[in-house]
Amino acid sequence: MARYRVGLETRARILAATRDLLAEGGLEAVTLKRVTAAAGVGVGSFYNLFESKEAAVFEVVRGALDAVDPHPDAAHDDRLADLVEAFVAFITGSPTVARIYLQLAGLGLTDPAIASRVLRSHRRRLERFAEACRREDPTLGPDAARERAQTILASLTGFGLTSLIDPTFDMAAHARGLLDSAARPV
Amino acid sequence: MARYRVGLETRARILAATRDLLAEGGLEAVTLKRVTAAAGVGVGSFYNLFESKEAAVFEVVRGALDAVDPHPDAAHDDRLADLVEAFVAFITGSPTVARIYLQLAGLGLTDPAIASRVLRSHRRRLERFAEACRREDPTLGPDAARERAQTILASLTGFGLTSLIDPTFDMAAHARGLLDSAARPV
DNA sequence: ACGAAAGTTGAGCGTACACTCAACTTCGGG
DNA sequence: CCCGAAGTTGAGTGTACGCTCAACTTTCGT
Repeated sequence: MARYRVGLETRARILAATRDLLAEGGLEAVTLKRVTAAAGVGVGSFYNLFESKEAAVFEVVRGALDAVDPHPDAAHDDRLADLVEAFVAFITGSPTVARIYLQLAGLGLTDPAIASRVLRSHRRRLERFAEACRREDPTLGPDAARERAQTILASLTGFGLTSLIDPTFDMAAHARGLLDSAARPV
Repeated sequence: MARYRVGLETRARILAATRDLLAEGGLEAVTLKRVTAAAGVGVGSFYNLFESKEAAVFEVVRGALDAVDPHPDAAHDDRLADLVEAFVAFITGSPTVARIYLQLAGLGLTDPAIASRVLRSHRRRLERFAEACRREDPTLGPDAARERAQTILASLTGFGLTSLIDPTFDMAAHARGLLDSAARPV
């Protein structure tokens, strides 16, 4: 299915509508009626292109989770500062997608299906941060690097959540402070 | 209403059932049918004691938000380490309530009614951390103390979220590291 | 320009939800 | 022990949801 050009365009419009609704009002706001209305499409068309409502939501979610990592296909040779900067840019630059991402992390606390996706994406990112830490400081053992990466990533996540909740929170500044304190040897 | 002893007990049972369901499956799992069944009560009794489903949920939520702060009535003279320890104990000791709290923070990203409650509670806690920071290091100005408190609190929040998502994350250890790095002068 | 595959449509289905209500039972002060 | 207030009950109401389907139109390789 979905091999004609029109079909692909409809699919894209539906996904865009789903993403917008998700960002604006969370999972609760994503209803078939709203999605299809926003996409300018009949309900039947939705089910011609997606297995279920959940399928469309998950596709958007997958995009949101991947969006945190810049150039996921490129060779892993980013510096730690680049990864942190990318995370900050993700939160402050596209709060719409960031909101989806963090809300999912929250929902993952009670929904195992969501939890496993969030955890997998988290682990992948953690590995990448750990590699960057070792590149930064080659004397670090694998475990020590992983610990440091965990600290940085968990703090960043907290910074992101805080900055989306509290408008007075300056995420970029706090992220800089995080890097400074990571640079200082313990 | 609710002046006889029985009424108060029923109320307590309903709130307990709501709290359990919230912790187990999030907001989505809280339905009138489940709550009343778990409380061993008819639907009508629920509406004799609560304005709406939302009212009961909010009452539980209020409890969850308050639970993060130890002795909120006591004079504010805790040390920073105590506050951090209390936060860690909250997350690791009662993950049930902690899950509600962090999920709410996530939901607050799209629901203004929830957001304002979460933000108010966050601000109150922030103030308390800032006071403790000044007590720790009296040379700190009010703004500097607030900055430091924000860093610590945001990191702690991230640690909490991470530890509830990733079972391998050792929150207590990372919180200790956080205090150490805060102790070192910048 | 034909026709089969792809795409579109919305009325309607079953279900689950939050909430109401009128009849009933229990409580406890006087 | 009486009686009004407090508390209980669950069948029933309206609504919104996700999803189906059969009739229809568009696309595009041949």
